[in-house]
This record gives sequence, C-alpha cells and structure tokens, in this order.
Amino acid sequence: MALDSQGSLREQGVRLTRQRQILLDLIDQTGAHLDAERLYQMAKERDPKLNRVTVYRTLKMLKAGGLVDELDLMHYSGDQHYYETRLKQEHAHVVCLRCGKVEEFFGEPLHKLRKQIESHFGFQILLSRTEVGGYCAHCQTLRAREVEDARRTPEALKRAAVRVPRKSRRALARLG
Amino acid sequence: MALDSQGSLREQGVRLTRQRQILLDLIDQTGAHLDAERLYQMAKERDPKLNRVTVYRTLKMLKAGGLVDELDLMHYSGDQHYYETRLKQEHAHVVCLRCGKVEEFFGEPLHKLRKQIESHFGFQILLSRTEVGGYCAHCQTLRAREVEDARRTPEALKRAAVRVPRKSRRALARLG
DNA sequence: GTTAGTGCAAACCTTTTGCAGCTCT
DNA sequence: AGAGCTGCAAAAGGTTTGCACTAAC
Repeated sequence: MALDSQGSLREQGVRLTRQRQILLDLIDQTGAHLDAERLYQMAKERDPKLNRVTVYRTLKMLKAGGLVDELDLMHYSGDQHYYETRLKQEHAHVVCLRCGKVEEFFGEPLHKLRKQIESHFGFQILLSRTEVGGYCAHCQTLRAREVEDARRTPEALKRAAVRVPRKSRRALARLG
Repeated sequence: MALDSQGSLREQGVRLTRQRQILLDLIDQTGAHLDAERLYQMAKERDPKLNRVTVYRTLKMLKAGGLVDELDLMHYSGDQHYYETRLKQEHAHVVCLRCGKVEEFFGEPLHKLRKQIESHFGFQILLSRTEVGGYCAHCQTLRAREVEDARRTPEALKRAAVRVPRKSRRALARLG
C-alpha cells in the first residue's frame, strides 16, 4: 500500500542535506516534544542561516514518511504542533494543563482499542493518537488553592481556565 | 475543583443571548462535527448580522464550561477544530483520510484506559480524546488503485499523501 | 443602570507557497 | 547536468484582541 514498499526514501529522491541532518539529530537526541518554533530556535544555534520554512518542510516530509508523529498535547499552550520520533509501541500522552508536564502511558488498552477498531469497522489504521488533559498529582493540590483564591478575587475568574461542572447543553439553553 | 460546583453558568454571570441560542441550537441539532467556519455559515442564515468572532467566543466559552469538546479529526482537512456536544460516554473518532467519513467508537478499552491513567499517575482527567486516522473499508480498495496509478505517473507522488514504510529515523540518517 | 456580550477592524500566530538561486548526487 | 532543496518574502488560514456600542437582567 505504500508508494514503494521495498524502496528507501532515498530511492524516492530524498536527499540528506546538512539542514536535515541538524533537524533529525535534534528530534532524535532531545527526545522531548518539540514544536516547530523551538526546533527552529535550536537548529539556528547550529546553523544560523537555517530557515524556519525548512523546519516546516522537513517536519512535513518526516510526518508523511511516518518517521515522526504529530501531537497537539491538548493545545495546552497554543495551537502549535509537537513532534516525536515514531516509536514501535503506541502510547498515550498525558498532559498537565497547569504545569505542562507530559507523561507517556503505554498499556494494553491502547492495543485492544486498535484491534477493536480495525475489526469493528474493517478500518486500516495509519495513525492514531490519544491525548489526555487534566492535572497531575502535584498540581491538583496547587490548583485547589488557586481556585480558592480566585473565589475571593472574582476578576481572576476570566483569566483562569477554570472548569465548570459538566451540564448538558440543554441545561444552558434552559437558562433563559 | 470547579469554580462553583453548585452554581450554574448563569450564576457566574453568563447571559443567554439571541446569538448564543442560535449557536447552541445548531451544535445540538446537527449532531455533526462542525468547525467554527461552518457553524458561522449556518448561523448567518438565521441571523445575517451574527459575527464570526461571536462564534469563536461562544465556542471558547462552551469548551471552558465543559459543554462541548474540541476535536482535530487528525486534521484531515486543515488545521481547524471541530466541536461536538459532550456526551456522557467517551468515544474515539475514527477518520477516513480519503473520504473524510468519521465513525465513532465506543468501547471498553477507552474506559479501562482512563482508569489506568488515573490510577497509574494519580492524574485527574478533565479531557481526553482519541483520534484514529486511516482508510475506511470502502476507501482501502480505491486507495490501492490510486497508488497503482501514481506509480505510473511519478509527478503525482508529491501530491498524494502516500505513506512510506516505517523505518527508523536513523535509517534515514544512514542514507548519506 | 450595570455588566456582559456583540460587531467591526485589525492584529496575531502558525504554517504554506512562489520563486530564484544553490547543492547534492 | 539536473532534480531536489533552501532561503527569502509574501500570503494564507484560523483564531484572538481592542474598543465603542448594544442588550440582558
């Protein structure tokens, strides 16, 4: 199903340029979840002439080639995308919405989920991602305090991305 | 943990305006996964003066209030977000990258996954989403043909988001 | 009447595109 | 040599912000 399932990227005409080596090294070595801008900043240290556009083009190529995966991390910090080397094992990303820490969860349910979706729909899965947002053990305590404080200074409410208790849409409609 | 776990949105000063009624109705009634732009287009039919910005502000409020969930649907068609009324039951979104059809998968693995993440990390989950991209049963056949055709007209390769066989990053580095 | 919400225009941020020149093979 | 890749500038796409006016309660 691939373009050339026996061929290499090189056979498809992909060249290994100096810029690509730098970017590949960075993605590989840091192991972190970098977004295009950070990757660009880091790459510029090694080659000040390297352009932001090249970063985007390289990431796009790597994504299309299945070498990296693109994440959103629940947009905990804007709408940019994050990238990581594709691992053999599926995993979910667990993002703390307060401190931004990202945990990775490997486990059987992910594997079962994939199997079930494939068989249930006869679907051919190419990509999948599970992202979870909330508060990490450490931030839960801190968060409680912040909310308490906010109660005393209502102006802060708008700024805080405070979660309101779940209620159905219709419940809101009934407000009127 | 919520701002006001006993209170209503209204008690927080949220007003039910004509514009909001229109938008809430649309999200609720269509049941589809609409993005801001489509929602705006539909809303304009009911109130031609309604502004795009109001759509964004309303969606943001509903999201913060936990009334709707934001999806990416694997960006199968750009970088916009899609919205759906938050359901009681978790589900994964299965998106065909060729025809764009979106299936919803409900199942035990999702529930187990959530439980395990909570207990494993002591994490408090507020949001979570699982999105899967690939080819639906119907498109798998069509896709195979397209790839076959592409092989004959190499220029088409760049345009086609063709998947290249998985290989490690290092394999690419070794190209040089 | 007060405060929240709206519309408009303009800004913003992230990502993409067009094109001339450069470089890998 | 020649296709592929880069840098630069400019545009695009999606979303947010500032501000004066309007409407909900």
